[in-house]
Amino acid sequence: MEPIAIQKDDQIIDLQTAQAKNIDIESAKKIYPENTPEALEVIRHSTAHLMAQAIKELYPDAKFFVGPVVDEGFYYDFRVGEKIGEEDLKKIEKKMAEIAKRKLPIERYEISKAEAIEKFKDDDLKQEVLKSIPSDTVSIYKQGDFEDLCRGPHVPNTKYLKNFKLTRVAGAYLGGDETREMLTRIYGVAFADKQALKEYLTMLEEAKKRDHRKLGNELELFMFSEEVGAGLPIWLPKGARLRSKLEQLLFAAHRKRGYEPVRGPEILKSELWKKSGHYQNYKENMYFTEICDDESRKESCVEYGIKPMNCVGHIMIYKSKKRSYRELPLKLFEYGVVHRHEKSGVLHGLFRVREFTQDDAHIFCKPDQIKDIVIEVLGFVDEIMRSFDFSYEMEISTKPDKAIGSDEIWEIATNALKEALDENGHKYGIDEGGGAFYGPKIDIKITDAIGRKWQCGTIQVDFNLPERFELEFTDSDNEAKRPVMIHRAILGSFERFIGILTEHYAGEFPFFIAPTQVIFVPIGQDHVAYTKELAGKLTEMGVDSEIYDSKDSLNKRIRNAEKQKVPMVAIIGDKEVEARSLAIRDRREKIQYNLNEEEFFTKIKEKLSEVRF
RNA sequence: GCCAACGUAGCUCAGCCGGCUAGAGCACCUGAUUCGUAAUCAGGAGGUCACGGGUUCGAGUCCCGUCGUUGGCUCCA
Repeated sequence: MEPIAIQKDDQIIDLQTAQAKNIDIESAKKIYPENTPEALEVIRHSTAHLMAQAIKELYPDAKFFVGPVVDEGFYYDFRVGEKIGEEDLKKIEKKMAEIAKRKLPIERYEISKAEAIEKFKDDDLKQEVLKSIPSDTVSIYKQGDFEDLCRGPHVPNTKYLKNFKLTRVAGAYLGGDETREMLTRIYGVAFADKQALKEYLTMLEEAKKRDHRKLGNELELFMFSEEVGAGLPIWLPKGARLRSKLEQLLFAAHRKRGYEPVRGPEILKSELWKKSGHYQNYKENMYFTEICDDESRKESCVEYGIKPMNCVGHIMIYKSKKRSYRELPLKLFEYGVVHRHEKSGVLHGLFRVREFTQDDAHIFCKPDQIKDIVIEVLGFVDEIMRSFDFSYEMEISTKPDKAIGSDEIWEIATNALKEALDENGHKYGIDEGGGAFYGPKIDIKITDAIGRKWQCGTIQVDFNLPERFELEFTDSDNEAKRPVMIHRAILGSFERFIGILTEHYAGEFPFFIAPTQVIFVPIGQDHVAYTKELAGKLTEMGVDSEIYDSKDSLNKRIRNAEKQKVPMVAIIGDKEVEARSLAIRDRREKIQYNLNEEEFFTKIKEKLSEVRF
């Protein structure tokens, strides 16, 4: 096998560059066309160029912007006169395969930036790319009569580019800037061999099967309605059962940790949103309504904002009486229903909606308590994530452009978060400028079944709102002092979290939250009475069960029960009624066994106690 | 919001290049069957083809607008 590139000091250098710069290939670490991260980077980058070449041959007027490698594949942004749809991908793929077969050598040469500006003077997109390059010389890669401005690295010949697939067409703003023109973007994947490509495509198919929108429909968990409006989920009985179990477990977990349940109103006067800063900073995402005492008098009208966050209500609760340092930290929590006017294009099943319920809490504390509180919350998060077998990572977000509060205040808050993470030995990333407008935050990102990352939990330090609302407590020295506020959510929202849970478990929820935990299938009518007796006992234990006693055949009913992906199906016939026992099909353990009544209820209790947050 | 695609029965989907009364499977209803571990048989009912407008002798099919959905971009729990 011939190498396609070499690696030196963690840098991938292609053979063309190595030759030009007289780097000794023999003594270097070689990269072969295999499915290693380094080789895939080279292959994918070159496949992006191959795609650009194919597009250029099919659409001669096409102009190209950038074509980088991303997770799993690559994309290229370009502009053409005509519309490109999914249909056209096949055509482009075919052309790519044809070009690859020409076995074109991929050559590299360097020119000065000034020469490049002259060379591409008729190409405004290339000028755009050149603007962002700081160095004086640029490299050009050439294959056949196609050439492109590129840093590399690339494979030496198009013959290495055989195992690719174009996956989707999309629009993308030039440079990611919403105010600029929208280019066409085509995404593709590429691998070193056929097998890896096939495995990847199979994985995508598998992922589709566990899509929470599909499963939500099949398992009757939730629905959306065009008549109701986009992004407004409707919870069906089974989804509501699941959600309610989650709510109850989490409620107890909060009480155990000293949180006080509270409840704020859904709409608050706009004046208050002006005081909090939401009116100035978050208005485009808020819904408003006007309430008039007397329709004929405009001055009797008051504008109200539907809450997009719960903090203001909790602040009012804090302010309801004079607070002592002895009360701090004061932890208020609420399953807060919030409304946010998200742009129509971003809505996505339960993952992104316009009305959702946060497991929200605000902790009012003294500045010197921040670190301990954050450490405690991190522990809470970890227990919940482990209960659901989730992996997650954390990221600190710092001051954004649009923010209230001084740099100094931001620095104090940001450092407190970092210290808490450091002290607990947590690894974390940093998202510069990614904070909320009122303070820095730690985001907890769950990795879902398909490897996508979702922001769920969040811990945000806030020095600003206490300032704006003039919050105080009387300290031990009898001085009035300002508390710090910590916003935090662990699931983030029930909607998103349940969407992620559904995909994570592919609809096979663990017993303690499954919408239906047991389905009874009586073989004949004579066995129904006994199943009703058992189901009644389960209801008393807080366990949801259903009895499949329709006129359908036994096989049909067992099939339907299994399709519901419930943890346990219990078949009841003459033998079971007589012995007061159950024949269990355990979907989670994938076995069948018989239990007597006592053993059954013991098993149920065991399964229920598998989780405690 | 922007780019692209899509919207036919409760669900999954056929319906050609515009041409007779818009089809299937599942689900639902009725009848027969009463069954030991993943689909019993027969019959029936269900659609203003998302909504509104236009082109045409004629529109599910072509065009425009609106709503919604999907994949991205920007944004975000």
